[in-house]
This record gives sequence, structure tokens and C-alpha cells, in this order.
Amino acid sequence: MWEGLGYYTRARNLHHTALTCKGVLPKNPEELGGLKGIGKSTAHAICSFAYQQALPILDANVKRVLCRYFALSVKDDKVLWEKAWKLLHVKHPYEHNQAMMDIGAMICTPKNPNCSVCPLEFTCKGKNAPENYPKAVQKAKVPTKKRFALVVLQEGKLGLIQRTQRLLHGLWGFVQLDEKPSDAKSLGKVTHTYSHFKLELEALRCESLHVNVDGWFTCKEIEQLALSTVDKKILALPTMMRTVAPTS
DNA sequence: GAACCGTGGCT
DNA sequence: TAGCCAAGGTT
Repeated sequence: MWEGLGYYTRARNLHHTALTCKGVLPKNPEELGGLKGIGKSTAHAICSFAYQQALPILDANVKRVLCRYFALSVKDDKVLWEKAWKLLHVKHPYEHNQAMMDIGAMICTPKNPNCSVCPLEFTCKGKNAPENYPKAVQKAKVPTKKRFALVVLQEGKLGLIQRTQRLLHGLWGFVQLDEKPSDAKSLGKVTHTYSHFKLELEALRCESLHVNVDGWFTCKEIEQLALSTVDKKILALPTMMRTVAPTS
């Protein structure tokens, strides 16, 4: 059911926690933070939103608001937590945390913040140069990886694997190789950009029976499996229609 | 401490 | 089109 939503390991961690807790979450941040998929910020969010506890949160929006409000050019988690504690309204932690997130999402935006309507403008140290806080760090261009996806067909069924490595863990998809096999015919190319690399994938019709797969599926059956976006792009290639009979 | 993790909306 | 961004935690 998480297909297409990304961060599959995170989803698995939260699911594990949901089953473990059986509907009853701890009510203190230490125990909450020990659960899979829940870190310090989420633990504090649960405690402040659900139980009215006076704890600050620190998501991407709040970090940006704090950096600007205190004119911090460097995004340092230790410093940001200190500032978050300092600013927290202990009588109204729920409203405070919600406001911090909303200000970050709607007013103190990454580009073109709308300072003139911000309730924090009067005391904000960064309002004259919000783009400096935090200072933009030059991000390295994501590398491009070229790989080959094997479209293995046998008796009208496609051979797929269920991924076991960290990326896309648990999802089904086409076998991928770094090197191009010799006996393969190209079915077209697809590209997909992940958070930290770009993938250029050439789909190859592969007759080889040496390829290990985890299961054979008709197109109809594949609809019932969880596939990643890049594997769906391969399935959507025009040449796939002619390779795999629509009825199969 | 930093890399890793998925996707789609927005500009 | 390409780059930026995100209700962050785990490895």
C-alpha cells in the first residue's frame, strides 16, 4: 500500500512500531525516541501535540525559521535545539510548535519570504537578509549511474526480483546490471532522479535463462505487486506492449 | 558527522 | 528542462 510513496524503510520502521505498540504509545520523549522510525523531533511532536508537553520540535521548516530569527548562517543541530528550547512557549507548546511550522511553511519560505506579514518580524535578527540564514551550501551535482534493466520473458510472463538492498527495499522490479549483456535487444531507455543520484536505465529484452528471478508474473499479476516508479516507467515503454501481449 | 533514502510539486 | 524543496531518521 506504500507503493510510490518512497522512503520504504521508514515506512517499514513505523509499521513495526505500530504493531509493537498495539495502539498505545509511550507518553515520554525518551521512550518514544527509542521506537523504530521515531527520532527526537517526532517524539517531541507527539508529546506536544498529543499530550500538551512543553517540548520543542525541529523539522526543516522550524530550522529555517530559527536560523533566520537568530541570524544563524550555519545550520547546526546542537545550536538549533538550544534556540528551539529558548524560544518555546512553555504555556502553549502545541500552538507554539504548530505556529513555528506554519510560519516556516507559509511565511518564512526558502525563497522570497513574506517578512511584512510575519508575527516575528519585530524581533527577527535575519529579516534584512533572510537569504543569508542559513547560508546556502553548494550542493554537489548528483552523479549519474548508467545501468541495464533485464526484461526476462518466459511463456508470457515477466521475471522479476523482490529487492533486498536498502534502496527500494521490499519492492518488486526488473533485474538491474551494471554491464550490458551481449545477447540483448534494446527496448528503450528511461531515466529517474533519486535524492542522491540519477539513474539512466536501458531496458533490454533478455532471453538468457541464467538470470535469477524471484517470480514470474503476467502483466495482470504485476498490477498487484508493489513496484517503484522507475520500474513502472519501464513497464510503460511503448516497446513493452509489443513485447508482452496485453492479454497475458 | 555525513551519506543515504523516493517522489512529485513548484519555479 | 533542471534545480530546489520537503510533517527527518537510520546507517
